[in-house]
Amino acid sequence: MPPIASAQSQPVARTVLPDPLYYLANFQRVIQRVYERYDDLLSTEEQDFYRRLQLLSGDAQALYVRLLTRKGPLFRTSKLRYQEISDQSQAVADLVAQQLVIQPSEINLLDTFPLFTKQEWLELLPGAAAQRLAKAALVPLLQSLPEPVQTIIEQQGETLIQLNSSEHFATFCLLYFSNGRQDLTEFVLRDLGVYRYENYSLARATRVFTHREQIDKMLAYYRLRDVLDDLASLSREEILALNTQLPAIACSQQQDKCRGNTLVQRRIERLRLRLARQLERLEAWQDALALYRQCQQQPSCERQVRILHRLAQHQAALKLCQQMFDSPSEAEQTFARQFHPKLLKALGQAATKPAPPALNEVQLFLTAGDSPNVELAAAQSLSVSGDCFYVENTLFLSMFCLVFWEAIFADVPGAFSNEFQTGPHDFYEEDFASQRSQHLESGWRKLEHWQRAPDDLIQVAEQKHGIATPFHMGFMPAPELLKLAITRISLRHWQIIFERLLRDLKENRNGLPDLIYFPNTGGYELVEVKGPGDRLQKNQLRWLHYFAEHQIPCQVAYVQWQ
DNA sequence: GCGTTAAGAG
DNA sequence: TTCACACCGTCTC
DNA sequence: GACGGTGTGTCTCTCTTAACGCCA
Ligand SMILES: [Mn+2]
Ligand SMILES: [Mn+2]
Repeated sequence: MPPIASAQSQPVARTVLPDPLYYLANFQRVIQRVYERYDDLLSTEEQDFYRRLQLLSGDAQALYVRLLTRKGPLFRTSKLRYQEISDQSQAVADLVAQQLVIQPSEINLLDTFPLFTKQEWLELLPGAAAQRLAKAALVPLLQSLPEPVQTIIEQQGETLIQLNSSEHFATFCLLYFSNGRQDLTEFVLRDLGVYRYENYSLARATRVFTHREQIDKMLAYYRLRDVLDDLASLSREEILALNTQLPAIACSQQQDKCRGNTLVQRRIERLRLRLARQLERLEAWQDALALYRQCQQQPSCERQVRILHRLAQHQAALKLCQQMFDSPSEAEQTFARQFHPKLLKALGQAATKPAPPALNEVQLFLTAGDSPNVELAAAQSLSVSGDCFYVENTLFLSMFCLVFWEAIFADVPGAFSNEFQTGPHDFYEEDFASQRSQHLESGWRKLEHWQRAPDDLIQVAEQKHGIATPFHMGFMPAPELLKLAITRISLRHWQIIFERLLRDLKENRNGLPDLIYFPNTGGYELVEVKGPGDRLQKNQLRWLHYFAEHQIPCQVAYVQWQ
């Protein structure tokens, strides 16, 4: 059960923000910016929401923001006490006048129950018997009383208020951040220095959503996503009903290739993919197929092929599988090649499984208990003859960001719309590179330069350390590692790796080997460690095959404990 | 009392 | 809201 | 053994406090 916040406790010493009304300033910034930028796309309710906010006193606005950032929607006014709000009663009255807060007349016991402590509820239940029960077990006892909520409110001398119109603020946040994930805490964490964002240009910032329809679909998406939290408990009929609630894919406006449209479309498709996957679990194959056919994104095709195979519709499966040979996605191509023989065999045709390229595989015998995990144990054993680092994706992704920093944060139209972005909106789009060819060129030259002047790389890494990138929240590899990497890995190898990353940042940003090993004898080697029972994953295989194809030194080390 | 969990806040 | 691993059951050789 | 599917821990900002349930 949610605990009740204490209003009496005094704030403890902590990092201090200069303005005690910092949260109000942040709130106003969001509201104002969205009101200006999305003026013509706001509904009349949202416009009115803005207007009502403007009519509030400072105290009332501040209190409203406090309520927005606390768990509600019901509050005990006695639990709201803020130093910077001088007249709380007046603030509440102002909010009530603008309908931003409601004084509820009739309140459900179940909604009120969490607001009061077990002790407080027990005052309504005479006798020692109830004392021993768990708090939740008091509910049926309280329900048998005439007016439990009214009684406890009077007994505690309490006033309850209910936050209203908070959904409009959620919409404003969606428009400010262009997603439903970030909120006012972004401002605080940035001001505290927890998050640091690159100081990219917002001079040409534009809005992401261009039609009201996109906004409504985004809002519908977030509502439905919450419903899908307990997807596993839904029946086939319920899932199909949810599917019909998904907004139509195509915007009735022309199907622009603008960001807003693609964003909405992909979000909704991801929900449909989840629904289809659940239909598979329920063995509703035809329904699942029907939903998958409406989806462009992965793994739609793969799932369809698998279902058709399971339904013994091998011709249809084969046809779709062969189409996947030409997929722009390497992952889809690989799946198609591997699944193809199975289908041919099912159709009675001769099938030859493509021999996978040979990998450099070795056994590594380690004594158990040295280290908490296999990767570190393997790294430790390799360290006797060189330097070894447990890097996984971090080394190459961080280096990618450092090398192409100017490209990533370049002032490309439509790339940035607010100050809390880890990267441009089109980072994972196909034309990310072509939109920034000049900047990428200078990145390649910078890489060459850093090979001759590693200290320059280390200096830039230090400078960018802590700044959020599309891949992670700002961690850069240690200088020793950077220096070894930039000097031991040849320019050609860097190019080969970065070219693959640039081909498909989303698909190739993972699966890089666990370790990088720099032997004392020179050179380097990438090492994927596999403990007993672990196997190479598909994304790891794709990288390893690519490395093998381009003579990039790598091996798979199978650890056996001794 | 003690450990767990969650709210709240900067 | 990501990524990599651990584990389990089934199919195949 | 290969392979698919699923669960899990890890990310998560960090710190303080209160409520709750369990145990002695
Ligand atoms: Mn790993
Ligand atoms: Mn590994």
